Amino acid sequence: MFDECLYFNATKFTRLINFFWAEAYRPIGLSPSHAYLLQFILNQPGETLQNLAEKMDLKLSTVTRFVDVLSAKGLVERRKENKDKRECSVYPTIEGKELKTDLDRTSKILRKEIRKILGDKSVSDTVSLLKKFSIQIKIEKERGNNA
Amino acid sequence: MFDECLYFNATKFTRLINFFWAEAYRPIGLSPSHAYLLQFILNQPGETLQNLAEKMDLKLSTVTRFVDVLSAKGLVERRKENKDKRECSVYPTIEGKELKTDLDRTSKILRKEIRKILGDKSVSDTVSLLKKFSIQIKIEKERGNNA
DNA sequence: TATGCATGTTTGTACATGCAACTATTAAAG
DNA sequence: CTTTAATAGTTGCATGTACAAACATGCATA
Repeated sequence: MFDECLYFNATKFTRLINFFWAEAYRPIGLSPSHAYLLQFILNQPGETLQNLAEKMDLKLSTVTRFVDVLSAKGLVERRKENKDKRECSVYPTIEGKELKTDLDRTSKILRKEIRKILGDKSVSDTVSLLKKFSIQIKIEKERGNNA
Repeated sequence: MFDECLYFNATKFTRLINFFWAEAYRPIGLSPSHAYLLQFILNQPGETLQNLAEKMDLKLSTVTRFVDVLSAKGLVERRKENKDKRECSVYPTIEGKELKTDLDRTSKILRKEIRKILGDKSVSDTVSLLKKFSIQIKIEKERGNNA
């Protein structure tokens, strides 16, 4: 009934793929979203929450919660090291850094596996379409806000 | 950094599109998921929760909550009308039926609008890829369960 | 320098969704 | 016919994510 519906099919697919990703990250003890954020922080230590939110395309409040979680697990820490004392930069701890190899390996395996299951070209095509869509929708959203 | 990642781009896109859909359904007073379920029930009254879950690709527990919400708003009702007294069938109430026109109109507008923004062919292509993916992932999931 | 505006972060609250444990009922096997 | 296993649904708890309001700090201007 909603066979042709982009919304229906996108949400459904996202739920399914999330299941896969969650399974892969379970041994590390992180949910996919948390794992991604940690991986980002490992690669670019010292970003402010604001920047993390932008780069990961999440809301600031969401990033706050995620950093809370990672921080509670002792994997990252906030530092108020800038002149502007409102900002805080986020750094991985030693424990966090120890997960880097596992995280990298897991994401590489997932990438390879999903492409094996779904087909290399299909995945690439879908990714570029989704990226294009995201940009276009954001533009449209801006337009809506200014109208 | 996660530029080529299917998971990252799919979740991001889903968040964005959800925003759009939510806005469109707000005047009706329903979230997109609830609206979709109601629309389904309007088109196929009398399905059991189990069937609703299958057809909408949601978990039974999720459908239970959604029906709770719709039912609290007086839009649908559960009936224990089958010989198997565990089952209940879900029917729209008169108030629910009154929303049909609005729901149909909104979904038609959304479909048209999103295709105007993103391009007709891109949307169709993406939908068929996503559908194919969902099927393949479900097969893979089955295989995982039996292993 | 005091006052008000802008900006970075946190927090309260809400919704979508799932899993696992529970209840109620039916079906199957002894 | 009783015990056991399967099935339909519900519910407690958890996670992901957002919005809006609160809070804290810095900046600009009177």
